[in-house]
Amino acid sequence: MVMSLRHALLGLLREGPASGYDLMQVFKLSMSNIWPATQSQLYTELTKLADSGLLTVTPQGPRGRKEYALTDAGLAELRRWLLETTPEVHPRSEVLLRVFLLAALTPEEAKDYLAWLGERAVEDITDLAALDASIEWDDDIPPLLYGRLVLEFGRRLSELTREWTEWAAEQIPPGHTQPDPDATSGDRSDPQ
Amino acid sequence: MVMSLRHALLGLLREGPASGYDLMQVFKLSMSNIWPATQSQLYTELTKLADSGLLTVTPQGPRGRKEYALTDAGLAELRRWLLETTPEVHPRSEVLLRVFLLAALTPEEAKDYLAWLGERAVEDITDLAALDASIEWDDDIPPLLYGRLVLEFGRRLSELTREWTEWAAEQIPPGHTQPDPDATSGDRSDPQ
DNA sequence: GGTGCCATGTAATAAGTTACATGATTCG
DNA sequence: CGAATCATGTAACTTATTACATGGCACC
Repeated sequence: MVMSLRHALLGLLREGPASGYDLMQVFKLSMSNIWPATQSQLYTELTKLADSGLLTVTPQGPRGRKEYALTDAGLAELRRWLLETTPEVHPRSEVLLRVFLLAALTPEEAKDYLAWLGERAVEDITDLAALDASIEWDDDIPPLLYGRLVLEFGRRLSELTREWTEWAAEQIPPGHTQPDPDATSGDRSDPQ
Repeated sequence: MVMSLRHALLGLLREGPASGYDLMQVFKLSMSNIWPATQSQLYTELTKLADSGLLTVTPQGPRGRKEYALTDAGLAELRRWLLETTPEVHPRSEVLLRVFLLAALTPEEAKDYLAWLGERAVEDITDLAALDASIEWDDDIPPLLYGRLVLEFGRRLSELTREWTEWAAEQIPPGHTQPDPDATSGDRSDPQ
């Protein structure tokens, strides 16, 4: 089953009514790493959700603001999704796909990629620690408890990644079959 | 940058010409966990790739079979993608999204979910060990070397997941705020 | 001759991204 | 009055999934 954005929104609205804008902030701050969503997608989905009776709309706040609130049907759908459907356990990993295809590069270029990945993991560890420190955890508030569990997973995953990149780089011998040299070269400074 | 299927195909064809059917087997066997693709998507993409000159087609084998081969332009594009574009480091994780939303369930139901996840991780560990044993690793053949690195990442990730689910389940106190009981209940036996 | 695998394709739909487009309110 | 932020929406395009549709060849 796909279409999890719908259920993410239902879940967030369990904590109280909110506007599309409010929800977008939550997506930017706390969900961006596990379930990114664009503003466009979010507003579209909220409209659909309201149309199908899983949310109600409280129209016309200050500047066109609309507040959405969870209905009983919405909560039931959230629970149904959590209890009766199976998540996709192996998400696509572009990072690992690239490792798989690293044979198209020279060993040095491949090691550069792994080193870059390791650096990203270190940054993630720092970022997560900062996020951790910025939150007043209170396990008696269920959403916070589960948020803490997710964050800890992220921390462990980043540690794993850092360690793995170091190990992996050591596995690459210093000069395997040259990959049909082609002048394309560059540093990974996000040129999209 | 998205559209990695294109580059996955270019990468696989670096090892020699193959048909859509051949490539599909590879996707089923060795790529399904990191970059699943449907047969439909694959054939469509191969056609586009050939149209844009990144592959050549050798038409009409035995039963309508077409063999695709990498061109210089195709290899250059693969290298450009690997060297000059940045991968998406944080893929969507439906599994973690659900943990985030577990507050909508009872503590017992939440623990069930974590237990189920842990079991899946154990299965993954077994499956990966079997896959590992079934392959004749030879680090002198670059694609195999990198395949081994990816597999080891998977192994470590599954271990991490198993340990984390155990830890996480312990963090859940035995009776937090009841989640507006609604008769929906069920076991996660994949009812889609 | 029939089962199973080899082999390719298209159509409809869903989900996600990028870009565009607009306007209100608050605060300095 | 201008900048920042609040606030919502639509259109075009890309990517991925599901389902349908078809036929050849090999082997028993």
